[in-house]
Amino acid sequence: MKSSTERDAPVSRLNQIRQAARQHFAARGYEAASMRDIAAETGINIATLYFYCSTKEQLLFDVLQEAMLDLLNGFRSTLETAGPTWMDKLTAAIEFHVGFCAERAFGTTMSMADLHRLTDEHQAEHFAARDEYDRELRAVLQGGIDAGEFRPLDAKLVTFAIIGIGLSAGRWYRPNGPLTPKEIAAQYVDMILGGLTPR
Amino acid sequence: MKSSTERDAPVSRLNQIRQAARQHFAARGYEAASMRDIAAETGINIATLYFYCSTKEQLLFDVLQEAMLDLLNGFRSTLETAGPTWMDKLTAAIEFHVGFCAERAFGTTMSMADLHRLTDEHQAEHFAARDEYDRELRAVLQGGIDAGEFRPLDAKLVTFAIIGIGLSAGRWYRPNGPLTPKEIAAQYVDMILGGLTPR
DNA sequence: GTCTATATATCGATAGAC
DNA sequence: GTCTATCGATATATAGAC
Repeated sequence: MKSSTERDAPVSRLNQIRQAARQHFAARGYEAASMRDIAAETGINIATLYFYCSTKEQLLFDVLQEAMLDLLNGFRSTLETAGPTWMDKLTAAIEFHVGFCAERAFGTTMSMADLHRLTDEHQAEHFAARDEYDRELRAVLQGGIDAGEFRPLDAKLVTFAIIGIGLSAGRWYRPNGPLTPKEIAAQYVDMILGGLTPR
Repeated sequence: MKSSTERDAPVSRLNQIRQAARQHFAARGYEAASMRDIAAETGINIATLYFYCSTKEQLLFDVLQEAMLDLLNGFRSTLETAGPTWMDKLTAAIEFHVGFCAERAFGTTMSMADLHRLTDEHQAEHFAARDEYDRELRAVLQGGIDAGEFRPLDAKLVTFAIIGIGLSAGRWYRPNGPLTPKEIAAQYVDMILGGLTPR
């Protein structure tokens, strides 16, 4: 069985195209990135590009959904191997989220405007996956609050804050910067759990 | 003397145009928003639109910079009226930032891709203002850390986190939602200062 | 599978009448 | 100031030869 997220997948023409699409969509935005640019980056003619992709919108959806599902599956794997306490789980979740956003900027730097270029059906499917991620992260927070491990803050707002911190990191993080994704994530775990006020 | 940010400014044609531009740029993104759409929203012909605006890029810069300067000036006013301690100042800063992002989504929801459509000169001017805002917010955090009022976290990372939380709120906040911008800001002040772990 | 050539639409921007 | 009409460039997407 094959899947588009397989690690040792061959560098097929379609994978090359999607890689080029990710780069151009993230850097220029969906509208400004032309199919000619994506074809040129792949090293093929635009007509050849259309032999592999039905439409530009479908190409956007494919690369977006691939990133979204990698995020969701990675999150679930992370929780499975985390420690037993809610603090263990949340720590692992924040580390994963920030690390994912930093290392794979695409999919986390897409603007809402670009998401609205998807067809209604594709938009619904994408937001369904995104909402599921929100829900599962929020469940960790609510679980910890209910167990008394976390202060009784609004789990929904804290969820959005954590996601927002990750999205933000995906924008300013650079691989050659002074901090690794792991170090950034560790700082944010410390901040979110411990707060700024000394104990 | 007149300025474009004046409260009681008359609803001039130029102000109508900028209002329409803000809506379309924020909702569809810079590239997908056409000058014809903006003209139609204003209720004028596209040729009339060009009587008031030299280019589409200039229109983007004007509305972007207006929002950015309002953010920077509002931040400074907020700090002037805040209490004497660093916690007072940071509390006021977070409240202002989250409130501003929620109430004025435009300028805080623009994607990096759209900012890169600015000319090099306009881009430099916009990023200079943005960096100045980063710097002044960071100075509040560093001041509190140096004074021992805050734990010695990385002031730069915390600054980006606060900004990211605000940007995120600007995306999901809706005026008819269950929480007011003030209530949202209060929750985030509590979270950032106190953390999730009970004392 | 990959190309040249092109159909069709829409874009930003302008000329010129009124 | 506001309009009609249009220019030239570029976009997505396709037809058809090889």
